[in-house]
Amino acid sequence: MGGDETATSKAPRTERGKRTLRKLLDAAAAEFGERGYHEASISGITQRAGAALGTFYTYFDSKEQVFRALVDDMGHLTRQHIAERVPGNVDRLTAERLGLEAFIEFVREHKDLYRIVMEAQFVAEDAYLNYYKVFAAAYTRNLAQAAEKGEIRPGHEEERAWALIGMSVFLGMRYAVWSSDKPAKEVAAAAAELITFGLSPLARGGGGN
Amino acid sequence: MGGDETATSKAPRTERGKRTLRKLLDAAAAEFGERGYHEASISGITQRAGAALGTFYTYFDSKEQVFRALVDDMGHLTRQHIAERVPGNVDRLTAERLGLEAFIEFVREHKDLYRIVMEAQFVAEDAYLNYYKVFAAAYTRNLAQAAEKGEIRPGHEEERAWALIGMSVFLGMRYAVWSSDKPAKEVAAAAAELITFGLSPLARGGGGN
DNA sequence: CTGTAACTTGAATATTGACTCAGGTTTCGA
DNA sequence: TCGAAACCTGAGTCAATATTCAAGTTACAG
Repeated sequence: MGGDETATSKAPRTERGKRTLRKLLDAAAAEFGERGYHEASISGITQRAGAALGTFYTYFDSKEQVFRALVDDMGHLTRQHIAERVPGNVDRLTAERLGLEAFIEFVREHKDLYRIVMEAQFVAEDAYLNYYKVFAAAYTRNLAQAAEKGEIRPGHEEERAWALIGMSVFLGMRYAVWSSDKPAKEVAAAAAELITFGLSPLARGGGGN
Repeated sequence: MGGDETATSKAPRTERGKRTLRKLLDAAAAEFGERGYHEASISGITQRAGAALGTFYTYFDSKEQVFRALVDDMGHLTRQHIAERVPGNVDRLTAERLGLEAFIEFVREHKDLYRIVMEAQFVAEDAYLNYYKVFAAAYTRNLAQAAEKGEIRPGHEEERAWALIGMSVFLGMRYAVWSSDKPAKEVAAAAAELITFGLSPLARGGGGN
């Protein structure tokens, strides 16, 4: 559970090596993102990176291993990006809105990597599971804390966490991966309103009957 | 948009042929469901079906074609199952709860096929897109109608539709595909409560401040 | 019964692409 | 400057498997 690099005896030892590794990682992200895991080829990756085929195996043990590395990377990047955009001291409902907004923007800027995360479900299921379990656990905790403070109604934290993650993921897929037609702010606002008040006509100053 | 079989000159013409086709479809669902598209092999399918390798190509043009056939099939089955469990005359919020409940149950009974739908995103993106677009369109329409009747607050129907689908999908994944620990009813109830009232502590008779 | 269309069979073909390896080239500390 | 460690190269190996096909077998209309 630490933060090791995926342990290999393959870490680069010189500047040149570091540069090459980085080129390969970027190339792999592009190749996997564009063509999907199985269509992607190692030779495609090395061509993009401007390296020879064999060089790949200087830094990675297998095709699957790079893929996993990219999934883990994406987890860190996502959490980091969201954390940066969501101040620690706002209430939960505001945090939800800002978080979703940040998430959609992030996906838009990293479509390739995001596609990789989604495909991980079928290529490296445990990495995928882990990716979302970490999110779900954090989410569940945040909801429970917010409930204690009276910022939200308590109960069903786990189910809510998964439901909210599902919302984010699908809104991300629809409004970031497939099309960026609507501003992230707008989509996030609509979702936040749903999350906050639900669909009930009685909510808010809601009228009669 | 009709209900054609996936047009082939390959439809069976005798009873024996029909039986074989069915065996192959069932075997394909199992093989793809268990091993995923790329790990699955035609010979695996024909072995499960108790048929010779070449027989497969009597009924299908390619591996991808069976896969697509299964995705389409799943769309029909899902909609049908949900429609059966959700009476036409209940209000929207009740329909949401019953629909989600039916969906989770359905996924539990068809894990294989459901996995196939999810994987379609990477194998047959257009089939996948179509699967969800049909859902989203129907959903958007239902929400708009409910809004007109005053059953829910109006606005943002499309975003809401995708958000709600995302909820269902992730709850299905977590509580049906990955584990069936909690009863579908319970999960559906928790989600329905979220959808209806949101997280706001002010909703319902909800207390002060 | 009989002929033929429908169906079945599984060995053979063809392609693809992950991974290896033996032989260079570059880097960098001493 | 020198040499060993690090790094790079890309042709070749090898296994996997989607798809084809020519030779049977079965169903069934007439």
